[in-house]
Amino acid sequence: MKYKVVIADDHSMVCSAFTSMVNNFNNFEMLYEVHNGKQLLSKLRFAMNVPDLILLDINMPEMNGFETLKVLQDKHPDVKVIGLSMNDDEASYMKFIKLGGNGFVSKVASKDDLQNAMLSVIEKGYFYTEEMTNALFREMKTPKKSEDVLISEREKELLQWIGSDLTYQEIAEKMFLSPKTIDGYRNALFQKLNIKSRTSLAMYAVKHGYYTIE
Amino acid sequence: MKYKVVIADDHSMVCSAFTSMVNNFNNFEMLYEVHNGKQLLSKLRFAMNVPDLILLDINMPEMNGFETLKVLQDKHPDVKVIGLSMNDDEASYMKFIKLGGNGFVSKVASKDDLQNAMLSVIEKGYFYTEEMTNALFREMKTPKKSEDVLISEREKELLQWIGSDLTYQEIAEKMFLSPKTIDGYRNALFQKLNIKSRTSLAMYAVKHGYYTIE
DNA sequence: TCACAATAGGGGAAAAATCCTGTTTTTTCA
DNA sequence: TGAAAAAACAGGATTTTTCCCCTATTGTGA
Repeated sequence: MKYKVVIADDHSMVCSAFTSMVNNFNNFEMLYEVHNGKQLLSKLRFAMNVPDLILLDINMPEMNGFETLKVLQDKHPDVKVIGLSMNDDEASYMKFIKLGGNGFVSKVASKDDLQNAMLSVIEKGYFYTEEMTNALFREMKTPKKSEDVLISEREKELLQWIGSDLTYQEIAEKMFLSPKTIDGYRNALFQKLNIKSRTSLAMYAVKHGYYTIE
Repeated sequence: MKYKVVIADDHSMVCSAFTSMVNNFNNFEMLYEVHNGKQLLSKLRFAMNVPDLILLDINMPEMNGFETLKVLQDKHPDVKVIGLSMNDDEASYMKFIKLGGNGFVSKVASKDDLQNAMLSVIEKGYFYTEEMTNALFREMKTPKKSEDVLISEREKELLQWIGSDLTYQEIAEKMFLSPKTIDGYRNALFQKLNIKSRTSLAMYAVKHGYYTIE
């Protein structure tokens, strides 16, 4: 009996490619592919679609990896989740792990790394690289304050527009709000994230999967 | 006899995944994987490493797809090349085709699309989607002189700061230039890239590797 | 000599950002 | 359940930054 796996990644070619790869692993088989968080959650409504393990890209449109993970924790706490990311920056995997992800693998890691991660997650319930463990310990010792940046739904919506070259005025129209309200969200984000320009906000949005370049 | 394929993509997991996928195709086999243009070119110095077809990601460190393609045209004009990209924007595939690439496939395309593209390139020497053909015709009719996106060294330097939350004034200080000069570079970039806001410029910088988030 | 890249200035309009203030829902919880 | 707190929403006024026109001076290389 093979473990059932699902992949969520917006690039369908990357999905198929992962499917072929995973199907070559001894103990795993790919159940199906989805291209964003929403699709995943709607598939999971049927018990037969619930896998043992989900490979979850964190940069997806519609519903990114973090948001999806939050819902998964709630609705399918028994399903293991491994985060996938193009850029293996510390902030991403720390966030993913803190949200309860079982493991995290950068796409620059090797095929074997993935298989090890998958086995480890299935058998032990987690997979952390040494680097991640170190980062976790480091953070334990230095009880970093703030962090837990809570971004409201409306603010997230703004983040989905922030990387475009629409003005705030135009974004306000898209969101059916007054420019003044957008002003407020922006200022709230500036304060929460401790930054002071739209450009930085756009960078944040990209990094955390709210805005996808092209 | 199967056609020999090579993949160049900086994400080694994506590479392995593509390998598994391509090896499942009837008429193709993956010869090896490389992670940037330089690696590819050095492998190709040995005749036994020369494939029939190269899958070339255009976003790579060290030596990106465009630069690599230029060299390939010169050294291995008989090897077919299909461009791969995360983002299937017109500018990218037009540039790739104009540089002499045999085909271009977005990673959001399907597995079958890739196989078709590969077969078409091997058999007919090219693969263009309807969209690309249209764009080519459109450009023929409107002899757009745009493209030639040649970014000067100084402009590239600016791109390395553009994603920060420094103001242009502050960037000018960092670069030991007058703010007015920065103004000029920015305007030049706006025109060359056909965009109109710092935010978009920052997105461009990230997308093309001039600015790295965190 | 001609062109063109790099540099930089003036002036002004538009957008972004920073202070205020206020109303209306929604949530919370004693 | 009813009052208080927290959010979502929006306006005014102002300053700073961005963006868009111009023009002009160097130096360099075909």
